[in-house]
Amino acid sequence: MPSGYTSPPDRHLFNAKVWEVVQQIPPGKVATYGQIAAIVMKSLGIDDSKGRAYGPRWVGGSLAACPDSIPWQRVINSQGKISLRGGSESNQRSLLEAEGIEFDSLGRIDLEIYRWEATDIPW
DNA sequence: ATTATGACTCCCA
DNA sequence: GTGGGAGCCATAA
Repeated sequence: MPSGYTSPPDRHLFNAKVWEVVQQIPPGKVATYGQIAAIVMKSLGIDDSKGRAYGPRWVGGSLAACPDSIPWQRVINSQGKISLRGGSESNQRSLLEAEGIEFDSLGRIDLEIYRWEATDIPW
């Protein structure tokens, strides 16, 4: 059950694509929900005419149901912050710190330094 | 049937 | 730099 708005045209396919992309993020790097959404939607030919109303939330929904093999912790919001509901129920921050990613005093990751650039991937 | 609730981002004050 | 509102609808209760 997607925690977000609407569902993609093909939820199963969308999930698979999200996980495929997330799996490409190397340790020590992070990507934003919007970034993943843009890649996946473009790849699947989904028109994002409604602005960014859907995509990022769909990604969140996909990550909520992802297998353990997916490094979901490397996906954060556009502010460089972790956006889990409960927050304390997750060890996302610990996982990222274990990869060498540093958080500032406000609990944010510096995207200028750690953002993953998907330039080498032929989507 | 109706209500509450989202793993978000953008834009403007 | 921060903060609030809009966009927008599938599920669960």
